[in-house]
Parts: sequence; C-alpha cells; structure tokens
Amino acid sequence: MIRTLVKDALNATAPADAILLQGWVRTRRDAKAFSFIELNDGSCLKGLQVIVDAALPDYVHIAKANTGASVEVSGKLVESKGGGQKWEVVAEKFTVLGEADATYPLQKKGHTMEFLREIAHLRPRSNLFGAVFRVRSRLAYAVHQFFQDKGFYYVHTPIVTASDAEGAGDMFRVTTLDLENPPKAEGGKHVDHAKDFFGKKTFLTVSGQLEAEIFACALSNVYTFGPTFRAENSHTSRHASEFWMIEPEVAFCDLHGDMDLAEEFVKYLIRDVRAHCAGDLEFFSKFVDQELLARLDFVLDKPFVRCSYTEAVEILGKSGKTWEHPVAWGDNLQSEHERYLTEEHFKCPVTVYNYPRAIKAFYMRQTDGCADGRETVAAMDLLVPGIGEIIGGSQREERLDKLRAGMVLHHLDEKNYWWYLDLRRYGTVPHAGFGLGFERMLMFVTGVANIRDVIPFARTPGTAEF
RNA sequence: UGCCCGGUAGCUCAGUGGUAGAGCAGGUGACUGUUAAUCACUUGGUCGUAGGUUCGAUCCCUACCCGGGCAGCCA
Repeated sequence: MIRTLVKDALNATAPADAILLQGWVRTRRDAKAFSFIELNDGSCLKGLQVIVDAALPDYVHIAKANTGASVEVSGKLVESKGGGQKWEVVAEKFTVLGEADATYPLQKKGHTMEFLREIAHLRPRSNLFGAVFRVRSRLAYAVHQFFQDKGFYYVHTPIVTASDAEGAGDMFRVTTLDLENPPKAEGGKHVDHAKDFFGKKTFLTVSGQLEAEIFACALSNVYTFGPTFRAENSHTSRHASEFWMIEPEVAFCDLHGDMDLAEEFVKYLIRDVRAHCAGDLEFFSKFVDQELLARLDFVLDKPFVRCSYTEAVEILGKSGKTWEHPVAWGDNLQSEHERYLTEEHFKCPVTVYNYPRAIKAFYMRQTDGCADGRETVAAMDLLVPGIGEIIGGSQREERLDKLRAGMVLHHLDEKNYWWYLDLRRYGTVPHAGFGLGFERMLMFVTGVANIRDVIPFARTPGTAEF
C-alpha cells in the first residue's frame, strides 16, 4: 500500500477503505474502549486523528505510542464522529516504529522560542517551526519562479572569494594554513598568504553582487540566491552570521527601474505565500502576530512610498521627536529614524533613495547635478514596518572615470578590481540591482520576530551547534 | 563591541539573609467520542560557575559563563 500524506488525507473528498499513514504522535488520549492519536507527518500544520480500538490485536502497542513516537497506521478513512475534524482514520494495523520516552522535550504545552532554539534538531516537529520551514521552502520556490518567469537567469556566484566586495563588514577567513605555525614572509613578520591554498587571502563571500554584475553585462537579467557570510559581532534579532540573500542585477536599468522591480518582487512573494501557505499563515496570525494577515494585505494593496534621503531628513527634522541620534544631512539614517518613517509617518513600506555619496559604497552611481556638499548616489533602501531595512540596492556606476573616483574616495586599490573596471572599459551599460535578505523577508511574511527562528540552524556569534 | 534584563524541578515561573514552592510534563488510580481532555494522589532541585561579605547566602557584592533585548554594522 502506498503511503498517504496527512495533508492529502485531510483534503479527501470521499472515505477510503484502505489507507496507510506514517508519522509522529503529537498527543494520545486514552478512552476505555479505544485511544485517540493525533498523527502529524509534517506535510501540513494539522494532524490526523487516528482511532485505535482496544479490541485490536495491535492495541498492546498503544502504551508505547507516546508523544514524539513514530508510528505506522493502516486502516479506513472515515468521517469523524467527533466535532473537531472532518476525517479520521480507524486503525486496523498499528505499529510503533520508534519509541519516544518521557525525556522527549516537546510537550503538549507552549515552549519559549529560546528553549526551542536549544533543541534545533527537534523543533521542526513543533507546530510553529514546521510552519516556518514549510513557508521558507515555498518562499524560496517563489523567488525562483518570480525571476524565471521574467526571463532572469540564475547565476551561481562563488562562496569563496578573494575580493572583499565593497568593504562591507568583516569577513570570515578561508585558509588551510597551520594557524599554530603559519609560513612567514617579509623577514618573519607577516603571514605569507602566497603559500595559502589559493595563493592569496581568501574569504567567505559577503555578497555576490560584483560577480552578478559581470553576468548582467552578458545575459542582461540575472539573479543570485545563495548563502552569504558576515563576521560582524552583531547581537540583534535581525542579524545572522550566515544568511541567504537574493541579488538581482539588471542591465539597461536605472534606479527607478530597480525600485519598481524591488516593489514588484516583494509583493509577488507576499502574494505567493498568502496563496500557497494559507494554513500556516493563519497559525502565525493566531499565535505569533495578530496583525499579520492585515499587514500583509495592506502591503499588497498600497503602492510603496518613495522618498528621497533629503526629504526623509526634512521629515525627521520636522517630526517634533527627540532622537537619540540627531538627524543631519550627510549622516546615515539610524534604526529609530527608519522605524519612524515606515511605522509612524508613512505607515507602510518606504523606499528611501539618493543617499549622500560619502556614506555609501564606491560602486553606486553618482547623481548628476547635485549642489556642492550635497553629492548623492543612486542608492535605495526599502524599509518595512517591524523589521526596518529589508532591501538595499543601487544603480551601479557605469562610467569608468566616475567609478575610479569613487574608489579613490573609498581608499580602494584599483588592482584588486581590474576585472570590475573592465566591465566599464568594454561595452559598459547602465545597470542596477539590489539585495533582499531572505530571512528578513521570511520574518516579515511570518511575523516571527527573531531571525534565529526562521533559519533551520542559525549561525550567530558564539553559536554554531548542529 | 557598548548599555540593559535574566539564569531556581524536564518545561514555564513565583519566592525568602535561617539551605525552597506552584502550574504543566512524568508516575499511579479514576473517568471520558476525546481535542493542550478532566479529577485525585505522587516522584522530582549541589537555586548558572567561582570567589567574597556574613554566625549563616539561592537571596547581598565581585568576576566569569550562558541566554535574551536594545544600539552600532547591515540584508
């Protein structure tokens, strides 16, 4: 007999005489003449109620079917006589495949997220985390579907890299050198990186953008979707040392096209998850964030606000608020400022664009015709309520001379970017792209407040268990 | 990295300068087409670690470890 998933059994349109189910016991309730078992196999949030009659020969095994045990049941799918569910299974054969004793940590009560993090090998069996990771899977699928349907090509950019893309953040070193006794150069003072595996200093990537630009300047529309690494000592609910990022890169595109794409993309992802993960989202709106569904629908309905950095600074200045960090043109917007803009002032997602040149990366395109001392670049950040920055992007500087000037401004050595400069030497085109933090998007879509709870096995400073 | 909060039973927490309690889980029994079932009884703790103050510390102090929050950095 072929196994039926709980999801499919619950969606049955007619009773079935013979059905085989495999899964884990969520709870068992014993009555005098039979036992109720709630069987969950992870295929969906809900479990299927199984009735095991005490007259059944296999009933002797029932005492071992504790919460957490894996079981196999074959029997009939019938309409339930009880009130809580449409279908239930009357067992004819019942086997406990793997027992779970009283030390099984998942109880029939609510646990704290902190406790569940410590048992990351078991938490996918909980309602909440089962739902989170089903949605994560669907969201990843939707990412590909969005870009593939638009004719974008998926590019695999390297995970080990020698370029510290944009100097953004500390990087993890990749080396095979003996750390106790590394080879030395320059009279024994410095480590001789020429003797390392790749013949030079290498790192885990912080972004695939620069390599994606190479492919955008060949295939026109591309995207990356893969792991990225930041060795920042960040202790916040929205930073992880290892996270996944989606980075589209579009040739013949300016900042406005980039912002259009970002908005369309975010809305597409929300709409897709809304349509395909309805049960899981309902669970989140019930137990995680009461306003989740209303907020998601609100975001779908409204066009995102677009606001230049200069306008944002004016709004913040006129807000009448007292800021922990003062607002002045030229300074970066702080979390409190971003939160005010999206949560209080506009009350919807906001794209802030044209940031001061001095605080942004070297590759961002200089805005033409800026007033002296007010030079900006074509950068944009998408801010959403509850999370803050979810997307950061820009139009790239395609003019060789301006790009070189930007590198001088940021004290970068041209030698390390020779291939990046070549893109401007040979057939350069205006192009733009952005990075979306996959986990941050997942947080937004599920209402889960901590990034550690939307990653199967989160890596944060000091933590790499599992 | 800075500031703040926390660490007491398997889990969630209360509590006191005189060495500890509840709910849930576990166990036993009763009851029941049950839904995180219900009821009764019950097992269970070097009160994060190491020092210090004190006649006496789980409680006060210091350091450290661990967890969490906020900020910075960003996605």
